[in-house]
Amino acid sequence: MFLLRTSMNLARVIQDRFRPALAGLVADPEPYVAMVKPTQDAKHGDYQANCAMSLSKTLGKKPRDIAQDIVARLDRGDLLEPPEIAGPGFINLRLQSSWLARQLQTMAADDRLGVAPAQPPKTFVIDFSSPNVAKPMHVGHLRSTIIGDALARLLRFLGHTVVTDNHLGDWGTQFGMILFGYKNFVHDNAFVQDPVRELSRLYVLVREISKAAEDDDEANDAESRTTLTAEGRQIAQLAADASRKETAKLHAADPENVRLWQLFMPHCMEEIERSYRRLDVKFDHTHGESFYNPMLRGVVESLLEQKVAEPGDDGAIIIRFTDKNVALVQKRDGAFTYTTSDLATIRHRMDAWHPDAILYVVDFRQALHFKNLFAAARCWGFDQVALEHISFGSVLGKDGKPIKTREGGAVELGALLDEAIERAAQVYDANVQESRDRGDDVPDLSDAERRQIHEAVGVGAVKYADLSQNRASNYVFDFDKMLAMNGNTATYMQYAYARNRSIFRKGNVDVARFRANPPPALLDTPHERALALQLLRLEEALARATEEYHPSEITSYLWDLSKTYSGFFQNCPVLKAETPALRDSRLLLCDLTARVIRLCLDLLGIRTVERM
RNA sequence: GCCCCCGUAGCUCAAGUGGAUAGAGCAUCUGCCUUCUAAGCAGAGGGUUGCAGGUUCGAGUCCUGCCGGGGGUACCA
Repeated sequence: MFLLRTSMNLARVIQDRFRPALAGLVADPEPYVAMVKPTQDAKHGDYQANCAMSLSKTLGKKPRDIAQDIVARLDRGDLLEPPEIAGPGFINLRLQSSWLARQLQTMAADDRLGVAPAQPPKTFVIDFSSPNVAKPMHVGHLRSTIIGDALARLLRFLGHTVVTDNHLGDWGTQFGMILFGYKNFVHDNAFVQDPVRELSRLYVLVREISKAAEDDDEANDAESRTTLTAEGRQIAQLAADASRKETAKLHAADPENVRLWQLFMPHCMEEIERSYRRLDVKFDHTHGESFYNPMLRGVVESLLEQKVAEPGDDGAIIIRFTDKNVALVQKRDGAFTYTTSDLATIRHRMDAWHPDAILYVVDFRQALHFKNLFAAARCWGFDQVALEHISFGSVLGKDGKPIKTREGGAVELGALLDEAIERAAQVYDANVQESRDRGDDVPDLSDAERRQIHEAVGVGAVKYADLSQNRASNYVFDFDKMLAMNGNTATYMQYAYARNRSIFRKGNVDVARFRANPPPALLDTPHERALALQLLRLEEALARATEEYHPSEITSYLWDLSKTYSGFFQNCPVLKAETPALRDSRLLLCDLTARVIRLCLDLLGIRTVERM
């Protein structure tokens, strides 16, 4: 039998009831249907419809009368209690508890927890992480990696086809700097010992020198211009020129530079893969800039042919958006730029995967680049695909400035994760001791299990702290805060999950029964009803997270859920419930809560543990 | 100079397409462990949403100007 899965997006279910009611009043009901939304305050009910006030002007009637009219036309069915009209014309809605109870059973029996697959499914390419291979990954790559991975998991769960593609910086100017540095300043021993660290040192060395020339050029006042001696400026200029030359030679397939590139790459990749393993991040494809190199000449020719690009000053080739807004696609020395390579990437992705959308999870500072890139791509003929810059703010230190080590360098990702896990271990072990002293029933765990908890908690804390932030704003990286372990943190969720699982262990209850053949849910207390409602809002929350690609919608849903669950946990004894039916109902609520927490954390790329 | 983003409680952040008394956590204060893990729960105080106008039944949200912070602005990516 073919069963059409009914949506458990509660807002949408209620909106579907309002649509016919509103259709009798206005030509286009959609904007007004959309005004049905969750209440901010539970005393106003579960949902509210705010359309009556807006309709007042167009219909020339008093809002409260319109509200009255809408309610009269509304087919409540077995879904809603009789609505109340309040204030200027709010329609307050309350779902029938019996309806919630039935939905809960359906949800429990579904391995997707009632979340309907997207219709129609789309194909997304997600471009995230994109480290420069020349140096160890650092804190700057964290947000892109974490946010991109979470979005990939979310979209995939919703039934979309997702292609993750790591656009490695393995071919640009920074590689020219390394080549120049390696050829002139490499410490052979250091390179043998730890190739990536040595390459990183060389990169930083050359960049610092070259940047000095640039900075000095841009300095306006005589005072800062004198920071470099004439000789110093000359050296800086030479280094910058030499690096550019090495880049151009690499691009022109110079045998020696290609050989060095092939020598460096495996080491770099291994280093990067290590970070991804620790973060539980995987990519379907890793097509770095080098992959696109052979295509770049053709891209520029095509751009010229189609009059997207034009010759600029000094033999460069440019795309002109406005008088002052110009992007370079080929430099005067013949080297191509990231705009060229990004355009080649778009063409390749369109050919290979035919996506409906390409998402770029990249730092907000590249907003102008992407605006230009997308405009150029549309002009070049790719006007059917949705190109979106999923931008995010900087990671700041506690002082509010971009995060740095004490020495002023970038914080390396590996060291950062080490510290997170070590701090997590300290906090966890201390708390276990405290609980023991207090007489709590804390499980005895093996060292291996404790190690797993430390990792789950430490890495989870880093990820959750990042994802729970609105991605658009900068965020302050603070170990103490993310590992404080109360409030809206990964640990709170992981702990809520573990405590929940311990109920089933303690009662020797097999969860399978609550999934294969769920018992009826009894929602007579406010705590039980509130928990049921919150559980059923899962699909709505995931939909919201998808709309604007905001993983923080998932964390704020989780936070609401776990607070509601805490209220329930505090007030509703489960194993010692008054009747077997009530015990079953509460076990059902517990199991569903655990499954939802686990699913949501999984969509965020955060592990759960069964005991902690 | 021009363009973009951001200013919300002492601190870090929420607030759905404009909705009801702007919410959380931390910190401060008051209660709660002979009942399923107190990394918890219940409660209190704390706000001219940077400033000044405007739009309307209603503005943290939209518009204008100003102040403050950040970023970008053709040969880095």
